[in-house]
Amino acid sequence: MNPTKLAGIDFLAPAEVVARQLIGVTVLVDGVGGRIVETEAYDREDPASHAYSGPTARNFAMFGPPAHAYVYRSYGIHWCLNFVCREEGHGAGVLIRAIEPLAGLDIMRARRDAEDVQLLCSGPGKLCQALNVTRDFNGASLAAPPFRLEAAPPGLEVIAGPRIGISKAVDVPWRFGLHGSRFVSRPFR
DNA sequence: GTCGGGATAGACT
DNA sequence: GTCTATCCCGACG
Repeated sequence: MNPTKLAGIDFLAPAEVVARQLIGVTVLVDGVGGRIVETEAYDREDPASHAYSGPTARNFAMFGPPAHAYVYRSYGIHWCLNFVCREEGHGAGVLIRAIEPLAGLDIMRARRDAEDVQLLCSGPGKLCQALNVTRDFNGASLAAPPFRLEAAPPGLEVIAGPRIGISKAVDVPWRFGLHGSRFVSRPFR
């Protein structure tokens, strides 16, 4: 079994479509996690994307099957979690940037060494630390344990803006967030 | 083999 | 707002 549809989302769709639809989806890793409130889309023909110059040892998971994880090291310190989309071999993904913590709060507090719920998962590196996501998850299916995805409730208001921390294609509005959420990494404007 | 830069976070002025 | 720790890998050669 290798489903491309999870939590009501078709992961064969373009990254910017999947990124928008992921807002409000609940993601759990070993039962710990919460509701996605911020994402960014990265496509193959996108100078800001790791996939831009083709498959490499680092990004090969991005060219693997959709609805799988792509995990990479950032700045030598943090891990970042992406969901692969489009057909296998295309090389597109969605960076999960922030989560509203809902399940396993005490576990996340211990892993993050932080009390404030707003500081647990409000950034791509933070949420990986809180959910214990590391290189071990690179290429893993999102349809199988320890991952679990639950569909978003209907009618959420999603807002878009430019992506964060990149030096190319800085004006492409492929950052998406849940309107009014206090759990995003940085406010939208 | 070497070099340079990065989809960050946290501490600090 | 600025500074920077610190690791992996991609681009060269």
